Amino acid sequence: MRHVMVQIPKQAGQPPIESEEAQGPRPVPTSADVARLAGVSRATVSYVLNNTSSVRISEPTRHRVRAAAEELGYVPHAAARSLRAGHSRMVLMPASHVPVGPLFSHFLNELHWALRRLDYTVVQYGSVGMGGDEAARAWAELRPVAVFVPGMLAPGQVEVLKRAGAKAVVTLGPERVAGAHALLMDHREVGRCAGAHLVERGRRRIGVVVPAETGLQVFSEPRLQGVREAAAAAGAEVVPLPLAYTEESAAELAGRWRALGLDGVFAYNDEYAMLLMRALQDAGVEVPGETAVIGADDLLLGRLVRPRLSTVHLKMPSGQVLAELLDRVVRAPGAGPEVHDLLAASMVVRESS
Amino acid sequence: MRHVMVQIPKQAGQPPIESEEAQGPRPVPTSADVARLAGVSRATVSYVLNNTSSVRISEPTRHRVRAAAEELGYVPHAAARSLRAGHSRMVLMPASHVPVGPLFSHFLNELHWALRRLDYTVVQYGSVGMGGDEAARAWAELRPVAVFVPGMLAPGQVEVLKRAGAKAVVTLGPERVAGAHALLMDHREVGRCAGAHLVERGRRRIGVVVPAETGLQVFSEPRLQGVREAAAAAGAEVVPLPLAYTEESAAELAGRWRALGLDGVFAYNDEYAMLLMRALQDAGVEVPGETAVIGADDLLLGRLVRPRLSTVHLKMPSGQVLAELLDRVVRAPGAGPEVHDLLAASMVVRESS
DNA sequence: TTGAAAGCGTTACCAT
DNA sequence: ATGGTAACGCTTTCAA
Repeated sequence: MRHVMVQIPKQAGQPPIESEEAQGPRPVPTSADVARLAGVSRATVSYVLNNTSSVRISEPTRHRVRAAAEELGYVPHAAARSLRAGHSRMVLMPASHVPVGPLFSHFLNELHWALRRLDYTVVQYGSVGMGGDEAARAWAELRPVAVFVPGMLAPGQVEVLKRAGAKAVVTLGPERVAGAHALLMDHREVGRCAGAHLVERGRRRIGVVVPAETGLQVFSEPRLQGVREAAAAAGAEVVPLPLAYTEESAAELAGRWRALGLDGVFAYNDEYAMLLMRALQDAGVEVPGETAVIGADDLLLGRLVRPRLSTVHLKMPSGQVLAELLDRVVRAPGAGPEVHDLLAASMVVRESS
Repeated sequence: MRHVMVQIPKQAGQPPIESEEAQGPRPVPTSADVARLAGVSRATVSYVLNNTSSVRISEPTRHRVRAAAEELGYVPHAAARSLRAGHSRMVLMPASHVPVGPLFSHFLNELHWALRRLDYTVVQYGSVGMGGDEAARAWAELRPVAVFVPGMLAPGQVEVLKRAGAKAVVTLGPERVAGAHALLMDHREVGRCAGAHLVERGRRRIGVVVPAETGLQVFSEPRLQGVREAAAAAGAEVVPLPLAYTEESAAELAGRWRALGLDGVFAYNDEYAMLLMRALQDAGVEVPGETAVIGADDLLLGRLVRPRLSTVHLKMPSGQVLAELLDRVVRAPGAGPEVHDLLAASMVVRESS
């Protein structure tokens, strides 16, 4: 069948014969082309291809139209369609290529499925290297019906999006933004959880790993803050520990461990924790005897090391829930902003603490 | 400033006064609104806002137009714009939410940056739960100038995209697709690399972990095939080993290890390798003495376990390179399909093999 | 320097 | 049952 499509333009001779084999980019077929080929009007084509029920088209005509569309390889033009319709069902999400964990990946996957079932189209828009306002404008140009932003947003940016017709703007982050619906994920809770556990075990000088990698501060800063809060309540000290995700950096940190005099450390997440724990062991620091180590994210790999890694388990919201929130808000844009507190953190105590 | 925006429509009296505070969704401002407010024509608005150099607009006018746009919160309508222009600079990429590793993440990030610098817009389109043809149609509706597909594509799908105006269709996968440019990443090479290493070390009955998780077959199948090829050349046996990414599954497999009589195993990647290696050790199987274990991806974590994990290091293509390929093809669509062989795999021998 | 008007691909309404 | 036509928001000649 494709052979036909390829050969038609050459043999049809419809376009003035161009430089023989200059397969000059054939124009993209439009519904008008389909109409012409089928010998009907553009309106009829639209009716047939969209199965419009309010109008009756004879079966032979339907067939002719379908055949013509097939033959030309006609595909409707989404931009023209939504321009005409005055709205789209696009849910826009900035594509953040920060190293997201499997938890978040799974959440996104769920979200995609749930939204698709509600007949929305999810589009991730790359906005690397744009300032916040610039990015918001770029998103607004696409006229999405809803925007889902993992991360923060300035109130002005929310306003830009709403002015552009976005019925729902939902953020997923540490605090709510004026005008937007919010899924709160306060990472301080993660730090609090870890900190509380450590002080409860009698640790009094607690290190907190702060990844040197950029883009992680969004999470690391609140987590550090959470540990601070938990420690303050018990009169314990907190020491931030910058650490890059390399063996060298970990070895360097472990090398001056005794000088730091720490008896516990919250290592940002399981990966940094495993890295640091290995370096500590190699430097002769006993875990958990001399120093307790805990991570976060509850990775499977953390269970495989010895001692088994204690960790903070995070429960991500279900994509289902977010999809329903989006849909509800899109359908009833009048209602006030909803705020959901969604981060549930709990200690998983294993052997390293 | 926003206060002004809110009040304008009420005072203009253009819409019939609705129920007082029913902040009924104000219509999205168009360039016509801007023109009206600034007291100029739509053409002038377009000239000013796009900095059209071929026409001179007086400074006071420019200022009035800009102020009006600002006041209304005007943002151009991307669909209308590209509809009129007849083309877009959208590079479409299906959003695959298969658990991709940090390698691929990094590659995507590079790609985004490089394309942005070339003034393209990257859009990831979620096509979960669509058949291949259905997905291709959905992509074609967006009229992207280029499509980048990590994974396979049927030749018919390529044709649909090209008919819809896509100047470049590039796949990243194990084999080339008719009509499309190809970045070849033949994962058999990974398996070959691992297999060759194992037989060279004298292993004769080699297990190959095949993840039970769906969505990974695209990689696991060719990797298995590669090991088979390497083993066949040396007269060694190959045994596929289904394994889910859970401790239970690993323990179960390790429990019947002796019965399997394997002296080497390629565990798909480092994560599965670490999982299996721990289970083997817990079951009393000595690594590498009794069984050699190797992974792939060269994760940092693999260096932290004991024995240190031998692994296959993969070198992903640079996003830069792909971006340049895309741009080149978009600008000169006539040229024949380019095929680049991009997967470089090499053994990193550590202690587990 | 500015404005009027055509046209991009689609669909909804109103005539036939 | 089918076709003509207008309109969606924008850019770009062409005229004034």
